[in-house]
Amino acid sequence: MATDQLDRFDRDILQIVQRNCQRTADAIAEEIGLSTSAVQRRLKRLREDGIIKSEIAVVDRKVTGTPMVFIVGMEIERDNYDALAKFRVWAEKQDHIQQVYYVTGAVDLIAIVTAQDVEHYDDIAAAIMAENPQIRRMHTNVVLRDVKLGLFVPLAGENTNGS
Amino acid sequence: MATDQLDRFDRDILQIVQRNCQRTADAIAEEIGLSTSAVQRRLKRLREDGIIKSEIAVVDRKVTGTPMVFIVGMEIERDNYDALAKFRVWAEKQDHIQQVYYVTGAVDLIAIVTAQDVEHYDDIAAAIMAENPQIRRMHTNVVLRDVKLGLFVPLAGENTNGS
DNA sequence: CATGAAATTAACTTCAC
DNA sequence: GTGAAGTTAATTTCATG
Repeated sequence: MATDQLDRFDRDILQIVQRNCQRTADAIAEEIGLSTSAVQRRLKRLREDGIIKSEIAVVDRKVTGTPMVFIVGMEIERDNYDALAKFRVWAEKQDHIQQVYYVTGAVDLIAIVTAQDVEHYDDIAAAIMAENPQIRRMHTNVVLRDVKLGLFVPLAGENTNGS
Repeated sequence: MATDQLDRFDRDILQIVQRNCQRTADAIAEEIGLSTSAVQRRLKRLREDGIIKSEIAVVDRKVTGTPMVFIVGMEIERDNYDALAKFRVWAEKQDHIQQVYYVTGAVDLIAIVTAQDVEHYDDIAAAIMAENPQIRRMHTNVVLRDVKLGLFVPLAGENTNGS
């Protein structure tokens, strides 16, 4: 509720915590010209309203034993009406499936998948096919390098570029 | 610097903060069976060593005025040796470019781009081409729905599936 | 109805063991 | 690594515009 009445301060706060959600309310308050308690109240509301969906640590893949990433295009059976819903429920539980987008174009789904090595990816791909018969074909790109990583969303009307 | 000697406790901590980095050290300590101060010391080291690269708020795109997402495949001039480095530097400053991966396959780069609407995306795509002559062609998929979003990385050897 | 100062509560940091 | 003491930050309360 009250989701689309973000004022200048809310937008400023979102810009800051999208880059670093460990900034203290005190530091944010000083930066945007508001009191500490006002910032805390707004942060609480932004969380409760789901505008801030989650606050997460971004971990360096290189040290996790799961260094590889694959970007996978998938074609699904269009006549299977709830294929997408089924896949969503299943994918949500698979920690190796990091992101999934339903798209227009040559493929229907694009997934970002992490794996320990190519053999491990082969196992994951086989599991995806086995668990989701509505998926007809998969087309895999191997990620050689992360050029940019993040989930930052600009706020329309703000100067969003990094300080 | 001690990047690949993560013990069981470090891995447990990373699993938790990847899902919620606002959990208190106290709560984490109780969950994994360690003292509060030990958890805080480990968290500090994980941050300093860059194993935790950042801690970020994930914001709901629907309320930001930038609701659309596009997944863009790009072909680059292979004989332009530092095309990738140039693009990286440029893309890092563009808030609408959320993620970029250098990949094998039919395209060389895959980017995830946010935009206010299709006209706005057209402007962004034109800017990408204009600013990066090393990009020869772009192939765009429009995201109709986020099926799964995140940057979670499983830790090999852990039972990583959500509690 | 939102703000900001003061007071309370809780978290984090430091240190001796 | 642990637990207590000291420090800092987050939260709640409340008077104010």
